[in-house]
Amino acid sequence: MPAVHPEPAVHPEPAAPPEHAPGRKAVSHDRILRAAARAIRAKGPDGVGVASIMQAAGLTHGGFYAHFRSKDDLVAAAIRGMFAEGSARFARRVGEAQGMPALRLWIDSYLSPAHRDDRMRGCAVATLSGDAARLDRQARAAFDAGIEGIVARYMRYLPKARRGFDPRGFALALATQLAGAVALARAVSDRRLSDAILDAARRSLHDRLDGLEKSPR
Amino acid sequence: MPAVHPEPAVHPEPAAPPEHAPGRKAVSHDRILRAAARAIRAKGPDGVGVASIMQAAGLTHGGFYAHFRSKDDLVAAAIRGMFAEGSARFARRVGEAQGMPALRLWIDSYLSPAHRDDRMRGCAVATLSGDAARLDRQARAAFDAGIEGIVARYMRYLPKARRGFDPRGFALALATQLAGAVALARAVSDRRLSDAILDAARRSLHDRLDGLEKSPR
DNA sequence: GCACAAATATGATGATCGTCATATTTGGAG
DNA sequence: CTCCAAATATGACGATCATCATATTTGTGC
Repeated sequence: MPAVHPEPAVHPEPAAPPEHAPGRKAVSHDRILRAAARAIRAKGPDGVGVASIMQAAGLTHGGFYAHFRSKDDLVAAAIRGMFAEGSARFARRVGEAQGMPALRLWIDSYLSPAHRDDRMRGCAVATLSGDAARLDRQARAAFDAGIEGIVARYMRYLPKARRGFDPRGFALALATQLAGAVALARAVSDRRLSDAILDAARRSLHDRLDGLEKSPR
Repeated sequence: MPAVHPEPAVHPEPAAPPEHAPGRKAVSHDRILRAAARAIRAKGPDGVGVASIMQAAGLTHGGFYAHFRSKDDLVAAAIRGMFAEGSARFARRVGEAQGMPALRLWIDSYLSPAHRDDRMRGCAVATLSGDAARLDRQARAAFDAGIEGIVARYMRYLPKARRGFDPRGFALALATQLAGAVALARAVSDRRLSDAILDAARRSLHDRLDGLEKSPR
């Protein structure tokens, strides 16, 4: 019976190094990043402090600067993480669907009350576009890259370019309509108005896809 | 020579009461409100302090609470003021135009680089939707009222409701597309990308108005 | 001119902010 | 079992935050 190691240590977690072990830093780094991504979306970059993020990550505030050079650094890294999450979420939501039906699935998911009500895990564009304009170069560059990624993703599900149809422009308009609707649906306090905003954007986008399918003109 | 009063005191300013006169408080109130509206749009509600707002208004920090009960109160009042400004700006921009041509004028103005680059005086929806979701009841109620005003305004320039056309839904989708595009155009740092976002939204909206004019379906 | 009250200024409260220097804990090598 | 270095904790820094109590300025009625 050569079962020397009682548990393969692969089942629940990827074998996190113990408390002060040399490899543990990467784990802590990741925990900080994830805590920051949640807190920043919930309270805004200016609304959350380094100390509270560290506490949410299960650490104390002092060790922060062993992981990040500054809070601005953390914010930029967290934004990059949010866009990566968004990419994964898109893939999960559309699954095997192809072409515009895939976009329709995504639109309905994005403009759902569930997405509106879950600011901590939602799309970075809807949640942080307003703040990003006031952040530093680094964070805005993360936004640039994130937007380009989203646009490239949408374009893979759109018809090819032809006379009178610009896939990149369509993808950009789609992204801004989605994010704008969710942002505004969160800004208002009247539930009926908020639902109406989501509904209006959803219908508008489906109409535009209808038009594309009928005659890409 | 009965010219007793050397200057009618009507020319430059509406006769502001002097420094500590009984009527001066209203003038100061207004100055604080205007300074706040600018600073809040520039730096965000969390990025600006009471002291700096008071300094921008030409006062010192201590007297603030003779004018507002709290900073949250000021923010809500400033938001109401921004929406009022926006209403006036709309009227100025569209002038005598009627119907959808008026909306086209507004769309081009809203999605101009000039509006994108002037955060301090631009539309509250594009600038503060993200922050509003994290503000208190009062401020969000101001957003509700502001949005309803905008929607009502847009609806006056849209065709009447008929089968397959919902003016309110169209107005809501228009508002979210406009605000989302400007917010995102401000968030990115690449100028070309930012311009492309504005252009894409502009073309998309004009296309939708084209569709409405051709057959309101 | 004098006194009163309106309006604003001065100054301080405790809390929280980002940042850093230093101490402590702790796993692993010898 | 000891020692080292990696990782994190403790504690403090000056600055700024919203808020308030109190003092001072200043126009106006008498």
